[in-house]
Amino acid sequence: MRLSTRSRYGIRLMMALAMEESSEPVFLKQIATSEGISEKYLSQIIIPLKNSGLVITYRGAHGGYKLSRKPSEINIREIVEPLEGDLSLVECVAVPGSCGKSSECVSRSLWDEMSRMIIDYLSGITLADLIERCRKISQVGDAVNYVI
Amino acid sequence: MRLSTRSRYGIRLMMALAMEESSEPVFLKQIATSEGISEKYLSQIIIPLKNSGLVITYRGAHGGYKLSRKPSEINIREIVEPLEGDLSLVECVAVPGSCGKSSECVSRSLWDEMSRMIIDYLSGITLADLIERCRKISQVGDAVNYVI
DNA sequence: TACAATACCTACTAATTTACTTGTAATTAA
DNA sequence: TTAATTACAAGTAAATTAGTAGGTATTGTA
Repeated sequence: MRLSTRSRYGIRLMMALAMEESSEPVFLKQIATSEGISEKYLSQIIIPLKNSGLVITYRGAHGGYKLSRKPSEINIREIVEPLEGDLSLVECVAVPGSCGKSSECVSRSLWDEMSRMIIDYLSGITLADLIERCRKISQVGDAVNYVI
Repeated sequence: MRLSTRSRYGIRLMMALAMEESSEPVFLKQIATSEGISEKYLSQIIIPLKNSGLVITYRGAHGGYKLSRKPSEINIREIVEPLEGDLSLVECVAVPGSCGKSSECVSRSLWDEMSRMIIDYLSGITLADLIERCRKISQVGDAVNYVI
């Protein structure tokens, strides 16, 4: 029940975009380098994020990516869900028909509650919250750069 | 981020043991048949549960399995953890050394909180709670047998 | 003691998923 | 026109999942 690297890299990617000061779009290459992640892999990961409307892309030379909204208006669920796929812990939570007994199933009620809890938790945290955490850590740790 | 069938079957297995009325041990074959799960597969699943001390086994003819404690004293985390392995969402939550930056990592704080939330949730629900849910569902649905 | 029923152990396997890599096409600023 | 960038499509090695298969050990009963 581990989170995929796609989701984790996706969050780091979005954090990197969120922490960009200038209004210019950011090259993926730049993020890939600073985060130490394969650019090609990142370019696959950013597609669902673009399709969900979280990032705006600029093609061609001097192209790049920008967030479509303010970090305070993007929550973590919005990032994780398109990357991870459906967030329910068991298929029958999302697709009741996938198991004949789902309407009367006790275990299902458990996974349903738990999936909901996870989704609510992720929905309640925004990119801005994460950046705020970064700031705090940086102050304490005396670090120059944020650590994502 | 789906739960494995091992965990799900494991819970159904433990529920079946918990709902056994007689004090005699239950054959795996019986549970396998009533739950529609391969007996061989169940026999693999029950081993970690035995090793964690949740079930007592009786070998030989008329052998079988019994819960080692009352259903009210067995929580779901205890069942899921040995079957699923470490429940943290990201390796670095359980093994900080697995990533150099873990002490200052913002994402990690997220996964740490979330893993804790999941574990706390599972710890708070016992087999007896699940049986109670079964009873309620059975009353409403007019069903003769519990549905796990 | 022999037998049948049970749990226990080890190994194998097909299918799926994961975490990428590789290659090429399309787009655009300079 | 060129170089830099995103976009798209395909392949792939390793790991994981969800089992199956087959034999061994133990024990109550006839």
